Amino acid sequence: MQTISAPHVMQFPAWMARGAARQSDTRPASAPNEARRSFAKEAGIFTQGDQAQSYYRVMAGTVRTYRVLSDGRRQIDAFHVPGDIFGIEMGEVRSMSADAVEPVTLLQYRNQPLAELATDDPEFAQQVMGAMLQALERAQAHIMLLGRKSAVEKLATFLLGIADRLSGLGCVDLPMSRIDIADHLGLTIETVSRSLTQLERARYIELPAHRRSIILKNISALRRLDS
Amino acid sequence: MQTISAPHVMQFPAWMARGAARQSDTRPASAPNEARRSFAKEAGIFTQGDQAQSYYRVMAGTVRTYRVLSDGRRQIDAFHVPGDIFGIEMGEVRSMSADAVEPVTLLQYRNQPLAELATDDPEFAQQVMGAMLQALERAQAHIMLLGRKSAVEKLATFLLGIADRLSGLGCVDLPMSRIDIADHLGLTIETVSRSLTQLERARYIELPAHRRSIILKNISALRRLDS
DNA sequence: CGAAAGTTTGAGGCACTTCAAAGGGCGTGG
DNA sequence: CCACGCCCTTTGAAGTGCCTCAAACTTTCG
Repeated sequence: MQTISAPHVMQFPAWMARGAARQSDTRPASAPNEARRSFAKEAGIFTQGDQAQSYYRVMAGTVRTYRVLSDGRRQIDAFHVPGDIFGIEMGEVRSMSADAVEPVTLLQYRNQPLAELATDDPEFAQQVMGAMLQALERAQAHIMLLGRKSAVEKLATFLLGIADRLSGLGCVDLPMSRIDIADHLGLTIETVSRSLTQLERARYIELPAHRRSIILKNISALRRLDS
Repeated sequence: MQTISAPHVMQFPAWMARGAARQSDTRPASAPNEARRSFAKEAGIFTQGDQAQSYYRVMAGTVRTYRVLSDGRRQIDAFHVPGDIFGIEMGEVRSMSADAVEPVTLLQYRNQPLAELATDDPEFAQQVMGAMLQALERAQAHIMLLGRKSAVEKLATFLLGIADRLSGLGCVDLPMSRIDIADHLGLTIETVSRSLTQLERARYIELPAHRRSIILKNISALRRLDS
């Protein structure tokens, strides 16, 4: 049984606090707090360990965010497509890296105290909150995938999800390589390839020649694998 | 290459919207929006599919939140200990279940529009934001664990994390069973047990008789496994 | 057209699972 | 206080899904 002692003080991001000290706070308060930025394919957007001073909304392209262990093992926690917000951090330092899977256009937002944001632009504040909750929900679904699903089930779930977000079910043009998929699903590229072949042989999907687009032939069967 | 079409409209939780319709909104606006609730060991707090009308802060005890696949496979996404906030949902329906690992005391908060909360009690609004970000950060770390770590590494990471949160490093009194640990780490109970034995034989930990407390003997070695 | 990179396929190995049984703790009742 | 039974945990043995290593194939791009 837990002691009934005072609950730990809840941490919260320093930059959210009203009046938190920030460098380069010389911009006029009225200036739009956003900047358009573009990145080439495979370009880094930020890196584990960087100072976290802003977050982003994807306008075009696909971004991957990931962590790397000391020995090089990589885990991609999410792909971000147009409309998604990513890069909000708890601490002052990046816990993740991000880079462009394909050419990307982003809107960059400087971190800003929540109270200020809620006052200045309540609708946008809502969207930011919503983005955080959506990221959390997706992370939780991904935890289920990684912890308890087989390789084929992982692929089925992934294909349904990415198709839905990128193009609507039916056909996807995958922006990412097999390596990226493997590092997202906790598999090796060989297992990704074999599982796709397996889904193709079962007539659940079709793999056209250039290997980057995938046609979902039997969506209800894929959903069944998705449980 | 992505089309540069208008980004998807960002979803956000309906209950956050100012003026969102809510049932039973007859309570006076000034009433404290919190209620103390207690649950017995193994009691359910909410279930996948329920209406999500509130969230909780743990005062005492330990809570697990989890998803279950149609065939019964379970994945515990997190354990929540005193000070933690859990149960904030994106949609109107619970995507997770929660129950008490041991006797639990909670504070229950009704969902409330963000703008209202930010005005009424900005400090608490910060804490809620912080709780969401902390949950996200932990989920991301857990994704790395599930996707890329070996069984022994998973145990090392888990023990360091839970000890730190429950009692400070050195010694933990685990509130949860091996089954819970297995379903959290994406393993079977047998593998959990074998990995603990392995850590014990390496003199990294010690397992006293009653099997529920664990002494961390070699924290730096455990951290090395944690990468 | 040729080189390079990405993907698929094959063979063998290993980490973790599955199935099975034995070994404690703990509470109850004698 | 000890004996009994239940449940949780540990240990063992065999199986398997995914990984590793290796090579062939395909697509892309200079």
